[in-house]
Amino acid sequence: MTDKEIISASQAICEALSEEQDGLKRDVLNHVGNTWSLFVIHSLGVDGRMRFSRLQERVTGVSQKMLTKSLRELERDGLISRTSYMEVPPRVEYELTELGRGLLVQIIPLWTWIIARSDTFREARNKYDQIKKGKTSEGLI
Amino acid sequence: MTDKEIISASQAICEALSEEQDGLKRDVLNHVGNTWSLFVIHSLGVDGRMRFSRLQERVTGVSQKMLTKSLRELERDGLISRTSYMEVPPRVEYELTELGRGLLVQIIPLWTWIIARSDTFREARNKYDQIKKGKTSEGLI
DNA sequence: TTCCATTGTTACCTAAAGGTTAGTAAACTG
DNA sequence: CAGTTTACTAACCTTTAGGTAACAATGGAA
Repeated sequence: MTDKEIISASQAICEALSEEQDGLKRDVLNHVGNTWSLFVIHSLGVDGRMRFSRLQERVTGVSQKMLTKSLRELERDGLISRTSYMEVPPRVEYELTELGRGLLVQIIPLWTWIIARSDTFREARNKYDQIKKGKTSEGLI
Repeated sequence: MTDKEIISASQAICEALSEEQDGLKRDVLNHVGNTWSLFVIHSLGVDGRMRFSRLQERVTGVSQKMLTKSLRELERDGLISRTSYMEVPPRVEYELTELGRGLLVQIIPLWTWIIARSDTFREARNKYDQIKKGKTSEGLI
């Protein structure tokens, strides 16, 4: 299957989407693009079930508020599960669901593809930035 | 290769990333999660090279400002190319690069995976929302 | 009794995203 | 000469994202 065939097949699929499906797709893709969500999914995938405070240590730089928010969103979309134990002090454990593990497995090829091309990306950026820089300094003369 | 093996392999890769590579990866993933960028990549993939105004018609709902911004970012990362013809009125054409086409081809399996599971996602959401609703109305009594 | 540990929530504030509108350049048309 | 067309850029404003910090709940430990 060539690239062209893959792309035109995807077009057919996307055109047939209901508005609700399209929104759903966008939201899930949003998790993929969001640093915190992605970090949470990856951490839970690598280290398995974890409690809140441990996750906060692991996901460097996340605030309590944003971690809570990310966890709620991921839970709502069925990507992680939350288990609360009726203890004092409270203990809550988070874990990837089957669906969440599936998503992670889907994302990883994309990651590795990007990482494998990081030189290409870097070069493109350098080139672009240099041309832009040249233009602005010309503009000042 | 099992899911576990895939995940632990990805962990090894991600741990070895330099800070710059990690930032690059995050930026590219950001394009994947961004509605406008994604729309642009998809449109250019499906319909080929296009000029600005045509793209704006195609990407429903995008403002001129955001379309410009998205195009600049994608160009900077080497995913699309910009060709400006010295005519009046101006004509500028955008096209996916090889790299951009490659990214699109990588994203499509992720899309189809999500779309194929939209029922699962919907159910998860309904369940979550119902439980939450129950809790808040309890709280009001 | 007072403090601690843990997982939150809420209020408040700043920074960033993004929309709307107006302006620009420059040749062609009437 | 005024109007049109295209691809922007700049200014202004509103909405959202996200950070910080304070507070809540509670049984056990000191």
